[in-house]
Amino acid sequence: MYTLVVCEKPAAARRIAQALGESTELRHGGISIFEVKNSAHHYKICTALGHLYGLNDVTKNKSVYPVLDLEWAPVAKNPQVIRAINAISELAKDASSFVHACDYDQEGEVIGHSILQYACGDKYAEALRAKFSTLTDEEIRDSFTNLAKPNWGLAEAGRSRHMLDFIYGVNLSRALIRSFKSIGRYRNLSIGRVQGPTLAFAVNREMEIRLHIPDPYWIITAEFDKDGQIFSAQYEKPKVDKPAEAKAIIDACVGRNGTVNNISDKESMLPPPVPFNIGDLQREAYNLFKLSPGYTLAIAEKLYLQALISYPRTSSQKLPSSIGYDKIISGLSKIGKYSQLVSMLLSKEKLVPNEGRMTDPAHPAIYPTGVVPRHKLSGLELRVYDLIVRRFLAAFGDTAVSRHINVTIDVSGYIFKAGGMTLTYEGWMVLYKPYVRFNQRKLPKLHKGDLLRNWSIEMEEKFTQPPYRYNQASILAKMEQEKIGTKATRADIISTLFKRNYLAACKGGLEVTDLGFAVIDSMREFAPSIVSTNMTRLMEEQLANVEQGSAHSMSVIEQAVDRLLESLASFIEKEDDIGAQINSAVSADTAQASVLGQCPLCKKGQLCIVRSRTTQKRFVGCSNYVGGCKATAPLPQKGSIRITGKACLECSWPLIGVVFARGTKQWRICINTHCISKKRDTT
DNA sequence: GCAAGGTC
Repeated sequence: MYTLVVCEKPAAARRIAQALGESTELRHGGISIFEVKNSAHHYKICTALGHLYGLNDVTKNKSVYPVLDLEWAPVAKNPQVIRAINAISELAKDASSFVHACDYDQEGEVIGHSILQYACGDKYAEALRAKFSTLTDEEIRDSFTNLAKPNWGLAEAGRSRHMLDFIYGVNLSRALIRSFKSIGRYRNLSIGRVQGPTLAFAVNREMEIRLHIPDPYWIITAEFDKDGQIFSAQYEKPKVDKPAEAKAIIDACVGRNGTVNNISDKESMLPPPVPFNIGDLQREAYNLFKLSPGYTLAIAEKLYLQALISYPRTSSQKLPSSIGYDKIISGLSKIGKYSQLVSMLLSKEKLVPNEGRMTDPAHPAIYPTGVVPRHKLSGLELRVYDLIVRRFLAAFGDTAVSRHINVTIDVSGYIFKAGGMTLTYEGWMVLYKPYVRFNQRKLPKLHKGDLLRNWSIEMEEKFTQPPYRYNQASILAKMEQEKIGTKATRADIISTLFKRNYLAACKGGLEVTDLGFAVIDSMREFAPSIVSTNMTRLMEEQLANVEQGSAHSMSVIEQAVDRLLESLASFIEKEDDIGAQINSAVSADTAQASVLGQCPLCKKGQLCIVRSRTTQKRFVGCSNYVGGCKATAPLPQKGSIRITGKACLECSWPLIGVVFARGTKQWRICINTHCISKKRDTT
């Protein structure tokens, strides 16, 4: 007889097995399990792959609406999941006791609960709970000597979360799709508790940008000469509202020398960066390499599967010493380009990382394992790996020191300011070198009372700028800040919004399409809670009550259903209008997305990407076709076409970009088959 | 065909 231990993922099962004693890995029904057998205990340790069970629509009929009858069922489309469930069911038959050892958070509680209830046969009540906050030997052993009762409230809260998200998300998505269908068209549309507010953030920003009225202001810059060194200073008021005021200052100062009035000279400490959690890594990779958060996660996962880095889907910014700094660092020293950096670290007396505040129930921050890559990493993999290694090393570096000098200069009673910023001690920056952003600004040596020759003084008209567009990194940061979505799903949600064509990439970040606006508009009118973060707040509050036992899951869900049905009733009433509105938005978007540029033949129409009705193939045609223009051009049928907005230098027909796979290079071609550039290629 | 949440 043995104790069956249920874990959330293979990596955790392995760690737990190692912590509990000498373990052997066995194959059972096509999946790996671990056995630990000694005089005190006999454990069989099995693992899930995240959720093995999820919610299903009982009717399984996608045209039923609204759908309110849900059931928990195996995640059937994944054959690995089915194998895992079968193996666990087998092992449960001969088990004398059960330990729930999934991550100690809400989703982990649900994962273990479903397995114990559905795969093991109602064993949740009798199972004991291992509670650990990181997968270190010590914590795992501790949690097994102090096993707790299962937390029904937490499991119930988690299960309710699944229900609420499904009921709201699926029904409102079906409502959108139906309204579009009601005017005879089809398109995949969706909305949900996280998609809604995320899209709304972008819509609000877009509105701020469009409604921004630029206000003029003037800046006054003077240049001073100190022993042949010229430096610039700004008038103390950074924005002067009136041109007359600026003019008066210039008139009073022009040709007048300045006197150094005041000097402050301060040192400031720049602590090392904290180690990466997934959000920090995604942001940094976007800012440095312009990688989308989803792509960065995919690369990190690949590196993790090659054992080069630790588990990437973590929110922790901490590096406990139990990960074994020495082993990692000596491993990295075997990789040529890091050996010198590592020896710098090893000369330190003690290795102590700078850590951030955020923690994670199951994992430390992302760190390199020190394993030397066996295969050559691809370009982007190498960049992300290098970033993670250097960030890890930098976290152990010394605090850097910078020196800030601020001077004020008096010119006939008007005050100008100049600042210098230099690095006096590089510290950790050496370790993080290509990725450090520190702009030095030097001033000549100045003393109080120094007389400075006024070299020039100018005023320049500027305009207040609209707020920045969100980009993929900053909208992810906004989601983190507003606490919607999770570390594992935020990147997915953003890419869903792109896939639905609600968001589009544009210069300077991302923009909301007409379709995105139409969806938010109709939701704001009929189901405002789905596009506001209040829904998450209310849900969290109610689920906390469920967890503590002061509210029933059933009544929370019933209330939500009532609110939903109220929204849907008015939605259905206006179905045709909403459909028409979405339709016009979709047409506007596609029309815009397919224009390549002015037609070089008739010079009246626009060359557009169109699809042949008969062959369904895409090609380029002139919008002035009806007016008699016969300009056409073939297009490659595979790959995605990018509009460059540029014209061929040889023939002035539009240039297009073709991308065959994500992350591959864009192939730039002139669409004109008779272009001279092609003739040259063949001769 | 729809959500959000795990993980590979």
